[in-house]
Parts: sequence; C-alpha cells; structure tokens
Amino acid sequence: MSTPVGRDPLPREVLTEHQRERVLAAATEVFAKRGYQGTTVDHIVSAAHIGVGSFYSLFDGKQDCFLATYDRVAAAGRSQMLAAIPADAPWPQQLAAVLRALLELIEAEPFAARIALVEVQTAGTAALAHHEGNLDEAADLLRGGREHSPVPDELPLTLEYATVGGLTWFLQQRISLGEIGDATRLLPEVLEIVAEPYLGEEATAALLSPQ
Amino acid sequence: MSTPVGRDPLPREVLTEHQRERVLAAATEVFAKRGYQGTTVDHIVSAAHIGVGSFYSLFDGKQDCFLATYDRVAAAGRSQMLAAIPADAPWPQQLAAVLRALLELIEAEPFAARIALVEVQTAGTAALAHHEGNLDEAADLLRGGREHSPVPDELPLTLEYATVGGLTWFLQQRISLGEIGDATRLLPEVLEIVAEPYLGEEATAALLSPQ
Amino acid sequence: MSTPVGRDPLPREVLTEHQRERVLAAATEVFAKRGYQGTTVDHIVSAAHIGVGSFYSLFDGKQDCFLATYDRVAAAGRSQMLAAIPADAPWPQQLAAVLRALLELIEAEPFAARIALVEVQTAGTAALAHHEGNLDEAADLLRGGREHSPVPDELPLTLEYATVGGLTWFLQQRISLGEIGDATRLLPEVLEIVAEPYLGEEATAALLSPQ
Amino acid sequence: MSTPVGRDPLPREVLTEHQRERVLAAATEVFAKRGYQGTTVDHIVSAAHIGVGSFYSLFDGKQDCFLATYDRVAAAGRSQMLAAIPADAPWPQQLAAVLRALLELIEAEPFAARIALVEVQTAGTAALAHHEGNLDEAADLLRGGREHSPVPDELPLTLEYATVGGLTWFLQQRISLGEIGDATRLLPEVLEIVAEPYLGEEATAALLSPQ
DNA sequence: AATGAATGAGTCTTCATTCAT
DNA sequence: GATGAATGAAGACTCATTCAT
Repeated sequence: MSTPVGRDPLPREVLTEHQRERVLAAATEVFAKRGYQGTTVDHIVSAAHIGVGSFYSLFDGKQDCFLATYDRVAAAGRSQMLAAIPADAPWPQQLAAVLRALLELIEAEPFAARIALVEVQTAGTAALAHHEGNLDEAADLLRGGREHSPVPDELPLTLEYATVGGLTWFLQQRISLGEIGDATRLLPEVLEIVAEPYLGEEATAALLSPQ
Repeated sequence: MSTPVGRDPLPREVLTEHQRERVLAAATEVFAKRGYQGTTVDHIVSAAHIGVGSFYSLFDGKQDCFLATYDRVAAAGRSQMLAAIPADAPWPQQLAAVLRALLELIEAEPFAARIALVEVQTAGTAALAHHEGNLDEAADLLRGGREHSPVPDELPLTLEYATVGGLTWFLQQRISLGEIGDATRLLPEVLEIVAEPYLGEEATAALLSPQ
Repeated sequence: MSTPVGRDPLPREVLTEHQRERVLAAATEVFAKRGYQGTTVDHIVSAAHIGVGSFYSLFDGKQDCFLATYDRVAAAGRSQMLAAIPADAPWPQQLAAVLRALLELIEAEPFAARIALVEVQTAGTAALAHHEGNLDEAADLLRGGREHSPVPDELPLTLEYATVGGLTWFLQQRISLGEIGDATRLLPEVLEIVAEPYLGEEATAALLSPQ
Repeated sequence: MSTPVGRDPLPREVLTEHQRERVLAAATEVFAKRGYQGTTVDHIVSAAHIGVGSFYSLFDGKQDCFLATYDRVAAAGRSQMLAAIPADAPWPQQLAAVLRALLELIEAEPFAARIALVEVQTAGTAALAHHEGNLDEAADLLRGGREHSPVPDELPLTLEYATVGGLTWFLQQRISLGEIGDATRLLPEVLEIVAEPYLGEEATAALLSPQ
C-alpha cells in the first residue's frame, strides 16, 4: 500500500519485474505438475498468491503465461549451459561440458525440464514455434562442431536435425517415464547420440573417462 | 480388407464399421485443420453429418475419438509403408522404398500426416503414449538394419533414438511450415538422416540415382 | 417370427398383455434398484430384453411405465392382502391378518415394496396422485373398523390419516434403511400403530399371542 | 436478521451470505413452482439475477442448492415454531401454539411449505435423509409430551411415528391439492391428529375454544 | 410387430476474462 | 495498482423419443 520512499530505484518496473518472476516460478511448477491443459488460470493465481486481475496485467492470458514460462526456463537453461563451457578447452570437451550441464539442469530442476521438453509440446502452436526456434538454434550451434570432426565432409547435411531431434526425443521419453532423478547417469547415452557422429566411437568414449 | 461376397454380409456390424470409418475420415480433416484443442465434438459431428448421440455411441468422447483417428492413420500409414517394400530387394533398397512411401503418403494425405506427426503431440498424454509406442516400433525395425552396415560395431547403441527422433522432428517442421506439397523432394535429406548412419555417404547417395 | 397356428386364443391381446407383464416385472426390479431418477429407458429395455420401439408401443414413456409398474404392484398387494382376510373372523383378527400379509409381502417382494412405498414418492406428481388415492382407500377401509372400537365416539375424525400416514412413514423408513429382511418381526409395532387406537393396548397385545 | 451496525461489518462474508440468502429465496420459489425435477440451474440463475458461475461458486450444483434451500426453510420453520411457544404455559397450550405457528407458516409462506413437505420427497436420497432427520427430531420432541398424557402408560411406543407421519401426510395432501390458502382453518384437524392421542378428545377440543 | 440406430434438445459445468471497488 | 466477485460463452455429454427398416 505504500511504496518505499527513498532513492526510488526504478520502483515500478523493478517491482513489476520481480513479481512477474515470482509468478513465473509458481507457474513453472503448476504447469509441470498439472500439464498445460490441466492448468487453469486460477491454479496459477493461487500458487502465486496474486489476484486474477494482477495476472491479467502481467500476461495476456494463459497461453501467454505459458509462453513466458517456457521462455524463462529456456533462457535460464541456455545461459547455464553456456556458462558451463570451459572457454579454452577443445570443442569435444566443450560439448561434453554442455551436455553434462544439461543433464544436471534436468536433475536439479525437474519442473523446468518438464516445461521445456514435454509440456511445450501440448501448449499449442505458438509454444511449439518458440520451441522449434530454440532447437534450431541448438542445431546451429552444434553445426559449428563439424569442423572438429575427423570426417567433416562425410557428415550428412541433416545431421544436426537428426541429432537435436533425437536427443530431444530421448530426453522427453526419460522425463515422461519419470526417470530423471539421476539424469546425469544418462551422459554416456547422450554423448553417443550427440558426440559420436562427430567424433567417432573411441573419442566419444574417451570423453567419459576423465570425469 | 474385402468383405466376403455372399448373402447378407453381417449388415449391422458392417454398417457400423462403415460409419465409424466415415466419422474418422471427417475427424482427421477437422483435427488437422483446427488442431486438437481447437476442435470440438460439434465440429466433428457437423463435418461427419451425424448426431451428437451417434458420436458418443461410437466413441467415449473427444479424446477417444482423436486416439481412434490417430490409430487409424498410423495403421494405414504402416501398412502402406510395409506394402511398399520390395520383398527380394536388399535392405538398403527396402529402406529407401519405405522412406519414399512415407513421403508419398505425406504428400497424398496431408491431413493424416498432420494428425500423425503434429497434432498427436498436443492431444494429451494418452495420445503421446500411442505415438511413442509407434516410434519405438519404428526404431526396433530400423535396428534390424544394423547388420547391413559396413561398420555395425561402431554404431552407437542409441542410434535409432537419434534417427527416429530426428526424422520425426524434421518432418514435423516441414509440415508445420506447410512445406509438404512436394514432400517427395525431401527424399535426399530423409535418406541422409535415416540411411547414412548405416550405409555411409556414398551408398546412401547411390540409393537416389536409380529411381 | 411365427405365431403358433392353432385355436388362436385371443393371440394379439394375450401376447401383448403377457409381454407387458414381463416388462413390468423387469421394470419393478430396475426402478427399485436404481431409483426412479436413476433409471433410464435403456435400463428397462435391456432388463426386459425388448427393443426400445416395443417399449414405446407398450408405454407412453418412462413416467407412464413407472405408473404402470406402481399400479401393478399396488393392485397385486391389495389383492393379496384382501385374500388374506379370514372371512368369518372378527374384525380385529381380520385387521391383524391384513397387516401380517402386508409384512409378508414386503419380505417376499422387496423390490415391489420399494416401488410402492419409497420410489413412488420421487416419481413425480402423477405417481404421487396414484399413491394418495391408494392411501385414501386404505384409510377408508380402516375407517370401517371404528364400529369395532370399544370407544368409537372418542376416536378423532382424522385418526385414519394419522394411522395410514404413520404406518407408511414407519415402513418407508425401515425399507430405506434396508431393515426388511425380516419384516414380519415388525408386526407388534405395526399393530401398535394401526390397531391400538381402535382396540386399546390389551386387545392389541392379544392379537399377537395366538400366532 | 439485522446486521450489527458498526464499523466495517465483515463486508466480504456478509455480502456473500446476503447473496446466498437472496439466491436461496429465489430458489425456494422456483423449486416450489416447477418441482425439483422440472427446475434447471438456469431457472434459478435467471430468477436470482446472477450468473451461472456465481451459482456454482455458491453451491456444488442443483442438488446441493436444493439441500441448502430445504435446510434454510426447515431451519426458519423450526425457529419460528419454537419462538411461538409460550414459555410458562402448560404443555398442551405449548403444543397448540406450535401447531398453530406451523399452520400460519404454511399459510404465510406457501412456497417454503411446498419445499419442506412436498418437493423434498422428490429431490433424491440426500434430501430425503435430511427430511427424515427433521421428522425424527419432531418425533423426539413430541415424545416429551407423553408425561402430560392422562394415560401415559397406554400410549403405543410407536405413537410418535404415527403422529408425525400422519401429520406430514395430512399436510402434504392439503398442499398438493392447493388447499392451503386458509391453512389455519385446519387447526382442529391437526390438533386431533397430534394432540388427541395424548390428551383425549375433551382436552383437545378445549384447546380450540380460548383462541 | 419389432428393432435399435439416429437424433438433438437440454443439462450441468468449467474457466478465461472483465470491471467495479 | 490490486483485487476477486461476477460473468456467460462454450463445451462435453445424456437420454427420452422417433422412425426407417
């Protein structure tokens, strides 16, 4: 009821942003637990301890809220994965680090993982579009690894499609089956899917040993 | 596939089955055009020219109807693809034939393709489960091709996951973008995704020339 | 499919009446088990092993069917109770015999009892009207017992209302509670309700001893 | 009945309660006029001038609404009848006062009377259970009058069943027949049903003279 | 005469969204 | 700005009844 009187550090926007953040955190959990379709605006509003009106001043509606939730989760995931890259390591190690970070993320934030990999599929066209954009980006990044392959010229042009699509499907299945309490154990399989086409069997296996 | 011609060919059941078929055909188009969520029972009922009551005597509800629609489309697709296999040809040619049949199917029946590859993702848990079952089956079949690889031992254990998932994602994207009027043109890329890991670049390219 | 060819004993009407009887018997059980509201025409039709069309050629609809069911049960009950009256016994013994017959009937035909005493209340206005007619008749018959009272002039004019209404409520409760497996054990209480106002405590108690 | 005048009288809850009250009043009339089965949620909603959604935030559904309507009517009736008892008068006068209050109530609020005595029978099992509870309570209260009878030991144990059941039936019939414009004229008959078994003919008749 | 497939009006109910306070 | 009571459009589904066969 009273805005703190002081140096007034962008009070409005900052506050709003903070609340939006809180709501998105709550929405992540709700969407993950109940599914997109099973979630109602009321569920979110209750979980976030805000009024319905506030919800609608923050988002255009349920779909928009899911989109924001997904984008937040995806952005956090991306930045965490990028941050995990050892800057001066060779590409294979960088790739392994990113994938390990991905699995750790899934393990640490199962709700977010479910949003980003499972629920996004059932949240309508717009959400699917966002998702495809992200996967395209991942494919693009991965494409940068071609030059590190011993046989770059033999790689199919669509390799990244296969890789990203395959990884996604693999993880979706694990999540849907609830087998993600120990997601990091999946690292060998994940490396097989993603790294082996570039590096070959031996080099891929070698990535596992050090750690 | 053909009702034995004789006297009184099981009139009741045949009629019912025939109507169910008609409704499923209508539902395929409606679901494909409006999306699972955007479709109401009334939409289907109107398109199929039946009463609501008939709909509910045919299906348990909207979800059940989608499931039946998906299963019908998937079954038809599978049988068509299997029928396209030249029995005495070597595996690579068989694989190419199946994939060509798949693309021709997508081109010939865009509504069905959308049901089987896109909408199934947004139709709830049960639909996803059916879908995963089918993809698993495809992966299993594909796994049979390992022995035909010049380098079977080097193939990652998860190769089929990557392949099936990748192919699915690739096709989903094309369909979502509406780029399927000439789906058969995608054959080279599809072969790259599916065949190249088993056969290598050259052999895969060779599959394209003859036909 | 073939009507027996023979002496042709009123074939049409007799057959129809017979079927109607069968349907009413089935309906009695269905209405008793599921309640008037919980019963659908389909339930009856299935239980009676007839087609929906036949049902509608037999009755005007569900309500009409219940009415017929109720009337049949009520008529059977009445005739059985009347038949139980020992013609040459004094009135008190006659009354006791009727009441015993009533309880035996309830015990022997719990479905019918539930129709006649419980479900009739929830089956709409028309059913209630039929029921009130029957209760009025019972009250009238009972009124004939006044002359056998040692104190006929002191009996309230509305005694029969109280008696019939009270007995009905008493039995309804027992039936609703499922306590009618041994309905005949209720005879003492029933005599208290019905006979004692006319005969006094002692004479009423005496009615129990002989049997 | 009167909101305490002060500062800020629990605005939210009071408003809700007030609205619920208004809806129940409207529902009483609608249920009485159309019968339980003939009433739809829309009828109530229209009569109460609220939205469907509001209805469902107030009640669980139609049945729940009827139950609340019945309970409200029953509670109001009970408290009015109890309030009519002259505290220091002898039991017979108290009884007469209660019965007169009952008849005045029926006359003053015919809709409520129909709910409490007629429609409750057709509103399903739960409603019947509530009703039987209330009648049992009435019987219990009446049982307290035995000691005022000149012949307490001769009263049948089930007298109260007969009395309450009989009174209920008597009133139901009058209401069903629409003969309640002058319900108070029924006092002599009602006293006969209820009071005479306890007090005898003369004493019962005497109760009528003073007033 | 009998059947049961087909109908669709009518119900209940949910929930995204609005708006007065 | 925040609230949440109120809305009502829209949906899924049931079931009494009809009617062509």
